[in-house]
Amino acid sequence: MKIATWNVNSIRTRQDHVLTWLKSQDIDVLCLQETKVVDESFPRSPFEELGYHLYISGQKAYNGVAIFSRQPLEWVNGGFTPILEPDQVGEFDAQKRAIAGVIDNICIVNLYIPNGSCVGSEKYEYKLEWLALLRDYLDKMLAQFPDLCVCGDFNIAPEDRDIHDPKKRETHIMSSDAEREALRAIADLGLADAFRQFTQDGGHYSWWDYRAGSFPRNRGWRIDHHYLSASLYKRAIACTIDREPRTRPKPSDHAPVILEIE
DNA sequence: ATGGCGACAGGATGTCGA
Repeated sequence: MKIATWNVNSIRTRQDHVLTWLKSQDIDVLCLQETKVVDESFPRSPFEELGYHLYISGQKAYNGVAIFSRQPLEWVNGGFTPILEPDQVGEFDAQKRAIAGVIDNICIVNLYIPNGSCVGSEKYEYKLEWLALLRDYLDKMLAQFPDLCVCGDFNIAPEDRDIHDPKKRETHIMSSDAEREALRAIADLGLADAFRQFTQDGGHYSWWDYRAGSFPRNRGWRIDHHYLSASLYKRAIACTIDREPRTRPKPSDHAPVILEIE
């Protein structure tokens, strides 16, 4: 089974990119982030005609997540509630950043983790609070679903080898100590980065800034991940970044990442 | 050292992204 994750930066703008890519691949489950559209306006039919079942949680202009699956999902839930109590979640489900579903006893959690803007900003504090809530949510999910795949746009580069230039990384969003520690606390629940099971060297990125020719110079960041519970980690046979869609005209700034499990 | 690009809402330009 192949489970892919892709921040498409608007599904309406990237509809043809995603269709072309799905036709060229053999993807069972595709997790999308930054769909940027309310559910009523999501372009469902072209993907349904390809044979996918769609599960979407969107909002106007910002954020938004979706799961496309060849097989129907057996259990679907958007946001942190009701896994976490409404009192604990508060307003954190207002931004549509999480959707989960189960297929073949594998629970797939699709995340669009907040960007955080600048280290020390209000949005940065929101990101850290969101990550703390995510930890509690995943703790409960792991108890319920031992075969857990947590994937999406994490907006965190876990290590210096995941950044083209780690200088000043401590003061840069996506690589500060507090962000990495929050991600480590999540991994410590029993989740591991699938990509690093297969590839040790640097230079592999999933996001490149639109500006300053970042992509042709390969000045990127690896911020899109699959974190797997122990049982699934053992079943992983490949995890690769497909740079091809990023080379096309008017691309998303992210490339898709594909996990294969047996 | 700095700025650079792109999508969205709405109808110019500000906000957000990473």
